[in-house]
Amino acid sequence: MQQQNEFFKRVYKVVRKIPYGKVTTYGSIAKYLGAAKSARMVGYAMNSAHARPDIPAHRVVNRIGLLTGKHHFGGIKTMQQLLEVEGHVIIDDQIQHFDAVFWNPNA
DNA sequence: TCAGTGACTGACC
DNA sequence: GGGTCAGCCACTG
Repeated sequence: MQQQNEFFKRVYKVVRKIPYGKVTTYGSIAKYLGAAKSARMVGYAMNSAHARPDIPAHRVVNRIGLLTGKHHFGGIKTMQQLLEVEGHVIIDDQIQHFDAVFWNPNA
């Protein structure tokens, strides 16, 4: 608990940069931070990040736009609702037109 | 201290 | 073209 490594902080920093209405992936964030093979750690960082209101963790999904971490939002529908408010279409826990709303942190 | 686990991903068969 | 496997690393019991 409360390890708050530099890695975690950098993850938070990137997530906060995600524009409204856009989403990105764990792998992209990991790659941006120079740890492309540590995507799981990005997910773990999100596990701590979801408790922070200033971090839009719901905008981070896996590489195919699947809401794999929705259960960590306190409610299965919470993550989906947050995304729908931003204009996304979620069908079967997957973001539609994912490639159109994908935001690349490396760009 | 050690082994198991996880919001993932890419490579291999 | 799909299923499986290994690597990544912090946290937990």
